[in-house]
Amino acid sequence: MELSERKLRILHSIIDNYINTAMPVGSKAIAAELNMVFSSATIRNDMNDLEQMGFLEQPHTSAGRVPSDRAYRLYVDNMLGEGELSPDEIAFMDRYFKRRIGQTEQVMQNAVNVISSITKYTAMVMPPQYSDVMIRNVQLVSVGIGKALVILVTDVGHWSDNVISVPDDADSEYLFRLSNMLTRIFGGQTLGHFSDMAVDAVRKEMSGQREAFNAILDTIRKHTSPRGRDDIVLSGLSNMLEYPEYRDINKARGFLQTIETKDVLYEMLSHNDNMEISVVIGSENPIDAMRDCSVVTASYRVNGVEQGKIGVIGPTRMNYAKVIKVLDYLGKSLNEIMKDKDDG
Amino acid sequence: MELSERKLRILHSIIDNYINTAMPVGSKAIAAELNMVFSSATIRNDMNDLEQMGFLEQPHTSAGRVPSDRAYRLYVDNMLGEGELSPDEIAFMDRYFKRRIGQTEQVMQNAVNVISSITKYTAMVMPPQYSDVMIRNVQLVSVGIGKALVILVTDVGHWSDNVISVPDDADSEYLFRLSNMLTRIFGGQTLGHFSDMAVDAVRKEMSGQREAFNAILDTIRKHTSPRGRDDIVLSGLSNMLEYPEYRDINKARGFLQTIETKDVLYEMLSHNDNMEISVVIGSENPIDAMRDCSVVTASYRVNGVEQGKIGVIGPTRMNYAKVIKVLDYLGKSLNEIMKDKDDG
DNA sequence: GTTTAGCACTCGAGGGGTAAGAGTGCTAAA
DNA sequence: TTTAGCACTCTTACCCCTCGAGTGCTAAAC
Repeated sequence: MELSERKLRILHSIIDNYINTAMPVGSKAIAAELNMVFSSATIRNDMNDLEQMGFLEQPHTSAGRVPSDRAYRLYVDNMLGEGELSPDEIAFMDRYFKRRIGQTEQVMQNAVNVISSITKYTAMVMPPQYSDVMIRNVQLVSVGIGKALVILVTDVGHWSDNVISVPDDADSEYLFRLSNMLTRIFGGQTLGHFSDMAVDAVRKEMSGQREAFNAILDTIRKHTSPRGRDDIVLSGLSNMLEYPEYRDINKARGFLQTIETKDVLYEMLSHNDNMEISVVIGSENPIDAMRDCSVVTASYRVNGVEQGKIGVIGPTRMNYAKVIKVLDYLGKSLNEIMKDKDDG
Repeated sequence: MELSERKLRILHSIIDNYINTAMPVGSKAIAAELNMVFSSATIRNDMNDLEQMGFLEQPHTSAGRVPSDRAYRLYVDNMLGEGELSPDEIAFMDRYFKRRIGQTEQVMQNAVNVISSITKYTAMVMPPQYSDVMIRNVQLVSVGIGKALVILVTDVGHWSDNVISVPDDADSEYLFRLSNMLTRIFGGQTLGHFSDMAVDAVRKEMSGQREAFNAILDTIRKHTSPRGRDDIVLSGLSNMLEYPEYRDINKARGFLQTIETKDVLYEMLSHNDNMEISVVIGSENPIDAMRDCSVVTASYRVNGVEQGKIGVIGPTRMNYAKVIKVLDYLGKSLNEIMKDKDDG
């Protein structure tokens, strides 16, 4: 059996209908939508064929048809129009990033907020990982007796979130020299793969201060360690309860639980397939708990190098076209915004 | 009409029952619970009285009785036992904070997680605010040409999250001198109320660098500005869907929405009543959206000075005794943990 | 061969009726 | 003041029925 032009049109029509209404679609409705060019009986025959082919499902005998995951797959791969986001929507998204924002966290939070509020689904963001970033400068600053703050300046910003112990008599002059030494040795290396030679060189210079030495290495390594599930930022959890798919409170709870725990999200977001945009529809998802919703994720880059992910979770009958466009646009916006950011 | 000893026992019993089962409690059940010392008819008479007094409510004629908010108030104020948390529970909470943790955020996240998982309600944390904290040190560190990072060292830790513009020819020597000047002037002042004199002194020294000067002031002020709703950390959202109170999906959605938006939470958490522990029961809440749940909040202090809040949101029939004990214990734990923390 | 009209059939949603059960309030007696 | 007894109320669950939407099949029309 083959997919004739008409069958495709019918399928497309059913999917559109179902995405909008969440109600099984009957032959009459489709006939009307195709301007009665064909009778409902004809449509019925085609629908029967489409069901045989696995594109449609029937909740029960006397109900209309519902698209299968396979149908959505076909839809996403071949039927998505080239339509654009409306100027209003673009403006809405841009407005979110207008105000000057310093913190990566804040940017991430804004990103999920805008995604969830514009798509009406649940949005998630995995912040960027920085293993390919080049170290420019390492600074130690005294923050009290016997304590110094490590500041790491890189291509894409800086971090300073580790306080290390130093000898109690370490004055700012001493720290200044130590900083210069560290900068000389680590400068130009990347966070992810600084050479053993560098490590050895520093170890030699800092012999007698093993603890401080290790703490400094930890600081550097920290930002290359895989991001954990706690790093994922979410928004729009309650959106899902709007959809009849989750009218059943137990289903809703199950969904919320898996989302809130973030383990599953982490698994999905850290799976790096190097795809610009990835769409995983219902049963395609290797993770059981996600089998009755769809997940669209997009990678974003900062300065073309390191990357994080943004994503949307929604019912399988989600508005794929819109979600994909939104993620695409926002991925690019993120690149712009993060490009020259300085971070704390 | 007065609250006889027996009436109090009956009320107590009804509340306990209802907290556990969420089902209206009948006279027979109470009679059985009091070992049939009184007949169900007697209990019935008392229950009628209690209803007259506003402590009980009847969903409908032939149902049992349900405690009113007023009853919970009486219960919380006068009937909470002196029981302790079980060793298991204590161990569970302690375990959460065993691992060495650097970031305030991480501590906050752990705190909400432990609260929500041990109480089975929704937990929230408002991170500490630092307006009474003393400035010890102000440092500028170069992070690139024309850019410097402001590091603020205080009594309770340090921050470094603002990059300011400095003259392109500002070398580390120059920044070092500037740092010393800033430290000399701001050192000893508190974040919240550094004197105009200090500001004027710095302005004079930095005349010609108005931009950098303002940026530095902003950095200092930033940590005293009221924390926003985005700072609130949540956990256990899905817990609420476990309770029959939220069996109705619309109610569940409404709840989730208000919680997720955080505006309402912010309002509640930033209301500073200087109470160690505050319990707001159902209709007592000035905020409409929270009228059918109860909110318990506790203040925590760090080094006895600045403070944040932790809280639990649950159905009005929540297990107040346990929630209060958990918050009390965790407030103290937080104090311990934050005490000597160094922060990024 | 394809399309269509016609029709019988299926199944779920929704409405009404009823029986069961839980709990009450009242009365009168202890 | 307490209690036994009883009539009354109201909800819940269940069943039955009807209605309507939608189907699949058949036979006729194109």
